[in-house]
Amino acid sequence: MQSSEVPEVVVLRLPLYIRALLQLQREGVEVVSSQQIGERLHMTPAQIRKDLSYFGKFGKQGRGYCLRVLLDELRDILGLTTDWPACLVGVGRLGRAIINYTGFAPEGFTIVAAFDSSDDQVGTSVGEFTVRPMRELADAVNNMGVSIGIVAVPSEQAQTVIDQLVDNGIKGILNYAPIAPYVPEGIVVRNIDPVLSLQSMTFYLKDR
Amino acid sequence: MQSSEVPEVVVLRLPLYIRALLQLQREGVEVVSSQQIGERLHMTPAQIRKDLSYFGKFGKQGRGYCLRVLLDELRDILGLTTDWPACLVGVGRLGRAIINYTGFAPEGFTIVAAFDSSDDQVGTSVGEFTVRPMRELADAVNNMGVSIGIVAVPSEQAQTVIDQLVDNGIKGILNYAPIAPYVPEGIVVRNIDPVLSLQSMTFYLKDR
DNA sequence: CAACCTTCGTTACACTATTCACAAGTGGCG
DNA sequence: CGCCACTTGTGAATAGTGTAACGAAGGTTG
Repeated sequence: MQSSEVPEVVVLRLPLYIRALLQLQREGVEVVSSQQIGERLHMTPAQIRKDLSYFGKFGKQGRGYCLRVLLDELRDILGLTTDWPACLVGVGRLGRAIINYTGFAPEGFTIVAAFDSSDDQVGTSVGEFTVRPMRELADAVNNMGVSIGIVAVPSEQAQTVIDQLVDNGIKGILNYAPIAPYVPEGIVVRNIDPVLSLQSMTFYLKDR
Repeated sequence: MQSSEVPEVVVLRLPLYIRALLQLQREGVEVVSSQQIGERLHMTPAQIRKDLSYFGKFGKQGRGYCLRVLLDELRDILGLTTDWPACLVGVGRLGRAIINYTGFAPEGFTIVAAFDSSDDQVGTSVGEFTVRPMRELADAVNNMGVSIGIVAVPSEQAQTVIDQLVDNGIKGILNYAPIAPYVPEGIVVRNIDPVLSLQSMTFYLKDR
């Protein structure tokens, strides 16, 4: 259960397992084997069992896993039993798209405040939010329980914005800007960058 | 230069190097060391040199790399010297955001057609596009040189849409739907899923 | 032009990750 | 009630990645 002993690759896969289990649950499955999960995700059953073994024993030999139990365990391991309020920084085109994205809320990630560093944007309304100035960040962290910041500003401003987020106590950053941000030890960053994905894809497409 | 001998992790990093080089170029740098690139990306210089060594020798001992040359080489390796027209499938909220996203075109990825499987959407206009029915996919592939498909449909339809793309000759898929799609050998898939990123992030945030 | 500083490309090694293989346990069925 | 088919959890084997270290070479400076 010690984070430091669990390889990060393993942690990155756990959400996939949750996803597969939800799918199977919708199909009425109640007991599930590593084999079945593996089929959904195109992974070997051994890897799934190995990954789970970092956290405990959840299955029954000869039978498999009680889907309900495994799902709950995984959610607990990942800290998904509570909601995670998040704040958005940057309400340009991308930021607006993120606010309107319906995929976050059902998973417990709710955007509760929107900020922007540009004075033009501050005070305007975007969706249900009134855009707030960066200096009010501390309020979101202290009074709204926000520990995740979503960064959707132009790349030139991204590092500055991320510094501000960190200074104000944000612990996790979902970064949509195309940079490799510097953050101090202990801050978790996840980068979303479809262009990088495309650029590595073309390597495999180029000569045919 | 043989794709099969180059580990995929290495290919995934090459776009990062391009990005760092572009940054340095904007700052007027003309000769660059693996050390400098490493600083930008928070990586060890050794890793960068090792990665590059899979493709050839691009540097000068004691000096570093001519930025211009290295950049061109990397673009060539990744097949980024030509444009890559792409088609979008799904013009819901997410699809519309993708059409309006300004990050693709400057990197040579241009959306040239928009499709949707729902009759309600077909024929409507989205941005500069008139939404086309799935059965016209072959036209995009054959007459517009499209080999990349961007999938932005609800998860229930995603596998079907991906099958259709593959059947029509699409070779690379940028998938925004929260599934692990099945594709035949030789088709390249990249998944974009911010929820997965958040779900693995909370593991590290949960107890503090 | 020699001493020195720099940095590449590469090989050897340490570390991580994945797969294999099997003992141990489960439940169903004849 | 014993056999059989199944599936877990895990230690050992294999495969894959990242890092350190070093020889070779470029450039600079006194």
